[in-house]
Amino acid sequence: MSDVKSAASPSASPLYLRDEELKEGVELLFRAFLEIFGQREEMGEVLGRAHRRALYIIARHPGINVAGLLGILKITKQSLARVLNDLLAHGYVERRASVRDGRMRQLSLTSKGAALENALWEAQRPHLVQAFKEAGPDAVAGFRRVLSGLAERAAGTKSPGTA
Amino acid sequence: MSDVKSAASPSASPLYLRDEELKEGVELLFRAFLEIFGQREEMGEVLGRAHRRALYIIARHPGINVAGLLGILKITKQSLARVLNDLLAHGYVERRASVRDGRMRQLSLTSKGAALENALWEAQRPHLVQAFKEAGPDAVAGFRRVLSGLAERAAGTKSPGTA
DNA sequence: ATAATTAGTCAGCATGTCTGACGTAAAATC
DNA sequence: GATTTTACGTCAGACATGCTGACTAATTAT
Repeated sequence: MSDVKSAASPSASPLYLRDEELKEGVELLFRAFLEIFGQREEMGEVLGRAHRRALYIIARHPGINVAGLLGILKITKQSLARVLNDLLAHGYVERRASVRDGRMRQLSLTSKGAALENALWEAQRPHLVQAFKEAGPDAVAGFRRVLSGLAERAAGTKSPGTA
Repeated sequence: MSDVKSAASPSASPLYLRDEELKEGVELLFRAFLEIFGQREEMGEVLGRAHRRALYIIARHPGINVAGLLGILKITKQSLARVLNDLLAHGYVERRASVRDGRMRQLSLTSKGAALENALWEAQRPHLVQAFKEAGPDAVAGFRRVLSGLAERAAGTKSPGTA
């Protein structure tokens, strides 16, 4: 792991791996995140970011069960419960027992939920498209490569709650 | 998820701009963010993410005043106050009146604060370096281009209540 | 002297996260 | 059939982080 040492030494660290560049990358990641996820109540409803995120995941994985959802969201069961109950109460999400395994609850969007998800996505997409288009396909490919590397913390250094 | 309008048309949307790709990008951004910023108390102290972020900014902008810090962090004065007072109480940050303008408070890290900031960075850097190095300089350049585009949401695309 | 700027503070609220402890139902195992 | 494990639900309490509004205090600008 010590291929790169102090990041201040030019020989071991190409320009793009200097501390300054790395820190700028971190800053950029933070600010981009805020822009994309920091949106307050575009939903016109009482639903917040956590709800939106759950909605998203369910939309992309219809029939997902709670454990699967938890695995993706990486939050606790209790945290999810509140969010999920809100979504159920508002009629955005449907929950029914699996036929294969009666313990499992399969989650899917109602048509109302799908409409909401779509509306939210439509509101968000132009910004994404613009940024992606301006950067170009190659930049987007790089974006994905780097983020993938960052997201997959190799040795599972920690998951939420590991502290 | 049935009828999505524009992003499905091939002519107007190259592959990398399809909904699926865009949504994957969003997911990736979220997960990368969690890996980088979701760390709970690696600080061994009572300081959380907000503290860490302020520490970072002050480290990168020694002598910054409160207004400047607020401008970068984009939080309210009251939110910052809590964080800043914690950092001051723990002796990580120094605050002194400006000579030019006695109303301003210039913030900087104490040696203790600098040591902490450095330790935190050292702990984080290997992960960054690995991801960046594996992706390569071109990918990193793309990463930065895209994130910059995402971060700079041109102007008020949304004010609170953009339903 | 008065107004504007910069900072600090109090009080209260919303959201989202966490831990711990139980409860319930179904499946798997013995 | 009884026991254990799995998958989920829920109550209770806590912490961190953001927000608004309404002030005070010090300093500078007009």
